Amino acid sequence: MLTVVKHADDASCRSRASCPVYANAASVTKEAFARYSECAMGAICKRQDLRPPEFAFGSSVICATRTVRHGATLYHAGDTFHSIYTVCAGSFKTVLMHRDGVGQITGFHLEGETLGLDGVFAGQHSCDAIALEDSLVCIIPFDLLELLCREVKAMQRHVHRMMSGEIVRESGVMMLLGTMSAEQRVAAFLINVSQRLSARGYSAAEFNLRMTRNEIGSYLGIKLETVSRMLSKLQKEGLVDTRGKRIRILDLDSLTRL
Amino acid sequence: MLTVVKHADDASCRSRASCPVYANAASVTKEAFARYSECAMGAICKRQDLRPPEFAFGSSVICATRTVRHGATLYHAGDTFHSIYTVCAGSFKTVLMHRDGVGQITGFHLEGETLGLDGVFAGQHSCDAIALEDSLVCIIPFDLLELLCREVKAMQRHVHRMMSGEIVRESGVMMLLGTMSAEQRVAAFLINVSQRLSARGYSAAEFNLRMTRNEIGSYLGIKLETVSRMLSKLQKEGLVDTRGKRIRILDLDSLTRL
DNA sequence: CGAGTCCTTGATAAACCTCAAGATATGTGG
DNA sequence: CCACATATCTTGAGGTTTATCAAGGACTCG
Repeated sequence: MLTVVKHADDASCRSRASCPVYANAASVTKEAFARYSECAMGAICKRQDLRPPEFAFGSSVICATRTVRHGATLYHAGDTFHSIYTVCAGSFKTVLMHRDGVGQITGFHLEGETLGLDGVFAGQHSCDAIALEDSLVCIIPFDLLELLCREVKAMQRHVHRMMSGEIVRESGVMMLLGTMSAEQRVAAFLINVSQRLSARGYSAAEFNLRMTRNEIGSYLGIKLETVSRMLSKLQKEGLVDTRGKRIRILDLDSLTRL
Repeated sequence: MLTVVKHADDASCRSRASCPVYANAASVTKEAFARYSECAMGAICKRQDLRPPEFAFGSSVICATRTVRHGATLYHAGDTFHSIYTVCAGSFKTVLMHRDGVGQITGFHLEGETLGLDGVFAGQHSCDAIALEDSLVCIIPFDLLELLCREVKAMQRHVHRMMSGEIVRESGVMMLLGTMSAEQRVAAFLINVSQRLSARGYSAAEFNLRMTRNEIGSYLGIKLETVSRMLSKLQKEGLVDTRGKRIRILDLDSLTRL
């Protein structure tokens, strides 16, 4: 019936070594390659049930990638919306600017997670996406994704669940911001990061935060000094061990019960 | 090609008077009928470009309605997800419960607005939806909507924009909760309600709030006493005129500049 | 190793919450 | 329709949490 992509070729999405963009990303490790298998959108490339013969996608379309250096923006608020992105390696923050320049970090996006769905609504992005470290993203043209969703029911479900998941995630943050004390916010943040990292195969108990105290505070609706104080408090109580950006969770149960 | 609904019949979605559910809703006025034309999902029924002959939907499927009495729940957290809803008349709050019973209102849903999209992610609703007054909703089975989205590109866009819009809306609330003072929150809330009501043809300057101070406070992340104090403050400053739940906006510019 | 950024900690101030009491609004049964 | 019961709203006084301001220490990266 319909052919989704005209210039289908033999290049699998996995053969990323041939991607010139990737070759230039000195700071992106080979491990990132392996972990790409966990990418939220990896399903497009690799799930056999989503890739019958008539949907042989060219890597040049679906699997285009882009490197973003630490501090550089993936997209700005106001940029015309074309694509969503999944983080293959590295991490991002999304920042919503108020007038007068006071901004709020609305989310952190770790490996395998998606960003950019805010742009669907108005046809332009509503926030800035900035890399917290040298990063690599997979570029997914949204037109193409929509086309695919019309053809493949499982893909439609995937995309709908992804969007709904973002809605649920944000509801959780609203709860955090609306009802929790500073100590609870910091604890919840650490637990959340821990869970997301462990879902990607990293240690749940020990990890490096890529964001500053200031950025954590912006996300949690508190000041950086308060973040620092609460981390010290949690340390004194023996629930975590912090050494700058290095975090070790010592007592997850107590942390959760806060 | 595909027929979306088997039992298509001649009954238009507009002929709701024949709907037995509606007939029982004594508290729903005839004006609500007229305003249904503005319903977010009215597009399914009425837009001609979305309703070529092969998509003649039976009102029994798409246009099923349900009345919900003041204080009753449309759905509970944990309920299996089947449908999303648009508010034909009345209004709702969505409440996300924390452990220990402390909840947070994550949104108010006025006439013409949609709720329930949170359920797509996990296949069950993540929050309670409770009517703020006797209300009428249009029930949209999500399976059917997805089917329709696979057939009609414009409908797919509509649904995607709706979901993305919810993401953007929640980002805005996160900003409010994360960066604004109590006075700014109350002002922003009034402006927001005003805009949404005026988009439905109601007065932007004068309206009745259907929610209590407590509910407003829960949504804004402050206590009911603080809401009351800030309303009094705005009144003293001559920006609004409040008389219980009756609100009159006197100086929108100053309110916005806060 | 030196400049800049980031982090920690303390003292003080401001914003908001808690508790309390009275006022107003809303609903209900007689 | 009134009187009562209940829920909601307003306002005040005092307490708690977090922000602000400030200074010194630690980390990072050329």
